[in-house]
Amino acid sequence: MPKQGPITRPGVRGSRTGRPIMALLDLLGRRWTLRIIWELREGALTSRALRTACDEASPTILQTRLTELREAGFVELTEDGYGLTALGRELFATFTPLNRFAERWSKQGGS
Amino acid sequence: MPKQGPITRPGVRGSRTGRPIMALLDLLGRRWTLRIIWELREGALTSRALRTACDEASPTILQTRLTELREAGFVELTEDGYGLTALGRELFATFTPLNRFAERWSKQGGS
DNA sequence: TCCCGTTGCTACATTTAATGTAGCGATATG
DNA sequence: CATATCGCTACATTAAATGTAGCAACGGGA
Repeated sequence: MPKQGPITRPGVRGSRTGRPIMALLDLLGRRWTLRIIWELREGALTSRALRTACDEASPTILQTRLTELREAGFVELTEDGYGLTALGRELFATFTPLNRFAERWSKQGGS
Repeated sequence: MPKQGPITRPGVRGSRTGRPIMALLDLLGRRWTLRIIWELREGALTSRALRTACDEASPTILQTRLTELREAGFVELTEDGYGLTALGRELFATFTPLNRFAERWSKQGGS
């Protein structure tokens, strides 16, 4: 369904430069991707639990994103449901400064 | 145009919990947002230069994202064009580990 | 003044992505 | 065999993004 193939391959939007960060920003910039990684931070969730956690996002798009994230190696389907791989946990770890930044940001009135 | 109001306010998708990180993930998860911040990292760009840097993304959506980013306090319009604010540069700084991660990720073949 | 070129920005028709609802086949439990 | 859940998909509707064109405003030259 995505017109673009697997991540890190040619054709991924924004990655024509060959810079991996572009492919990553492209993947993370798709709707619900960041949220999914965030919601899986504390452990695996079933597809339906994940849907609940993600504010009842449509199963269609969640499935699409989960497939992309699995292809990218960030998420895996275990017997406990969907969970972050070791790589996915590394990725999540890079969000930590983002989280602290968000706290500061909200307190100084971004808008 | 965005049916949701300014960021950090009620109604922003994914931020009903009141956690700032949700509002931030929502904003950053919109198409081209991450890319724009990335492209402005080395200095201000005119709207058209930014468009070129962003792979000729449509001016409509760039304008929408720039407005959102200005409302969020990450981007400002100076006489040199669009540039990151001090806050925007702080946000970009949190991407640094992401960049290093992207390099590792691409070398181990995510897909 | 007139002509260019550039700026930021907008209109609008088309295409693509996401939503919402329903339900499939498979597996497990009673 | 009836229920209930799992991961996942179909499909019609709605929302978002694209692509192309062009606006008004400003700033030089000639």
